[in-house]
Amino acid sequence: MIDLKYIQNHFNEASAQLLKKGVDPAILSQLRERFAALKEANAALEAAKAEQNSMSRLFGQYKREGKDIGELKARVDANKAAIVPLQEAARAAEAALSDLALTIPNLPDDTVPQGADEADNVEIRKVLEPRVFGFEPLEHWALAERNGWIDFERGVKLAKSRFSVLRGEAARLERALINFFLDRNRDKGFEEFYVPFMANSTMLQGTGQLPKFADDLFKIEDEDLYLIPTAEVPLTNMYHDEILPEDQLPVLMTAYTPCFRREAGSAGRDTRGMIRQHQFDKVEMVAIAHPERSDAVFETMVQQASDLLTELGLPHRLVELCGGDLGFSAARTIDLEVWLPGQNRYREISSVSNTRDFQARRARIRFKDGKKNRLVHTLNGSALAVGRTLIAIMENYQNEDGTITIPEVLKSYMQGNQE
RNA sequence: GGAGAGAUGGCAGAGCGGUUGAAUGCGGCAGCCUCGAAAGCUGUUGUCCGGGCUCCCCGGACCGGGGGUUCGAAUCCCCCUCUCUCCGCCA
Repeated sequence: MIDLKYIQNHFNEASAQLLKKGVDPAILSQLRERFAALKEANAALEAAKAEQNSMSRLFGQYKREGKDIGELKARVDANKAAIVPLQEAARAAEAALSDLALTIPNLPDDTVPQGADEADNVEIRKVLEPRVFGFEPLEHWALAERNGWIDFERGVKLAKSRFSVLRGEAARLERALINFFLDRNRDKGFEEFYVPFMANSTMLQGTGQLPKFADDLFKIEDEDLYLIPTAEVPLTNMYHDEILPEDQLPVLMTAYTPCFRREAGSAGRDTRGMIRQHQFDKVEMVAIAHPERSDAVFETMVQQASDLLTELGLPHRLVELCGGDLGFSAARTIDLEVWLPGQNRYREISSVSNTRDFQARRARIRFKDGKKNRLVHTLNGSALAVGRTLIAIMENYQNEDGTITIPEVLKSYMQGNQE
C-alpha cells in the first residue's frame, strides 16, 4: 500500500511518479478525497464517542452516589442514537478508501527509466558470450521430444494445458538445480526455509497479489486458501504483523517451492514448450531490510542471481525495468535474462525487486528503531526459475547428436552423469 | 469427522459488568551499587488512528475475528476461526 500521508503532502511528485508507471494520476485525486473524507467522518464519530464515554462514566458515579439518573439516561440515549449514522458513515468512508488504496501500485524509484513496456527496458550489462554453434541449435521442446525428457501430452492429460511431465534425466536435472541453487544461496547467508505451498487471503494481500490480481491465482474450493504464485508470498509474510529487533536486519531467506499461476492474461503466449506453465519450480530469495540499507541488499541479490547463471556457464544480461514494465508492488526491478540459442533471444529467468515499504505497510512488518516502530523494506528475487534454467541448459549445452552435456558444477548433483 | 477445554500485553499468568489499557512474575530499558560484571534495590516498559504541531499532552480504537445485550463489556449472549486433549481416519 502506498503511503497516504506522502500522497497528501507530496501530491504532485506522487502523481508524476505514478504516471511513469502508466497509472492515471486522476486516481490519486480520488484517493486524496477519500482520505480526507475518512478523516472528517472519523473526527465526527470520535467526538460523539468521547461524549458518550464521559456520560457513561458519570452514570456510574451517579449510581454510586444514589443520584437520580433519569435525565442523564435520556441525554445518553439521544447521543447513542446519534452515533449510529456517524458509525455507518465512518465505516463506509473506510471501505471506500481501502478499496481504492489497495489497487494502487507502488511508486517507482526516481532512477527508474521512463517507458511504456518491455521494449523500453534498459540493458545494464551482458555476462558471458553466447556460444558459437557449428550446427543449427534446436529449441528446448524439440530436444526434449527427441530425448523423451518432457512429456507435454501426458501433462495435459493429467491436468490441463500448460502442465507437463519431466522424465528421467530431465526430472533429475530439475532436482539437481534446486539443490544447487539452495546450497549456493545458503553459502551467501540466505537461511533455507521449507514453507506451505498454500497461503490465505490475508498473506496474499500483504504481498500485493490480492485483491487486484485474484484472477491470476488458483483458489482452493471452500477454503480461504490459494496455491502460492511464488515463494515470495510465504517468505515475505513470515514476519507479517511482527516487529523485528533492529539487530536482526537484514533477514535473508531462501526457499524452493513450486509456483502456481493461472496465466489468465497470457492466452496464446508461449504455448509451445515449457516457458510458461501453470506450475513451475522456483528457488526464491527474500530479504527484510533496514530502509536505509535496502539498496545494498538489492545489489547483493542481483549479483547472487547473476553468479548462479555464470557458474552454470549460461550467458545472460541484466535489464533495468522501465516504469511501464514494473510490477504492481515493485519500486525498482532488475530482470536477468538468459540466452536461449534455440530461440535466438534472451528470456527472463530471474526478477529481483525492491518493494521499499509497500509490502511492509500492507503486511505490517516493522522493526524497532530506538523507541519507534518503523516499516522495513522487503525485497525478493528468483535464484532462479528452475524450469527455465533447465531449458537454458538444454539449449546452451546441446550437442549435434541431441545429447546434452551436464554443466561442471552440477555433476556432483548428478552423480557423475555426463549426458 | 465426533467429544471436551481454551484463546488476555515480548513470554507466563490474574481479571465482581463501571478511573481495567488491564494485577503479578519473567524478559526488556534506564538509574543506583561495582574497577567491571552478576546479584540486589529503584523507576520505566503495548499497538494503531486523529489533534495539539510533536517523543510530552488530549481524544478514539484494540484483551483471536465478527455481530448482539447494556448508559457502560476483557467480563454476559450468538456466529466464525484457530490451538490443545481424547476418539476415529491417515503418509
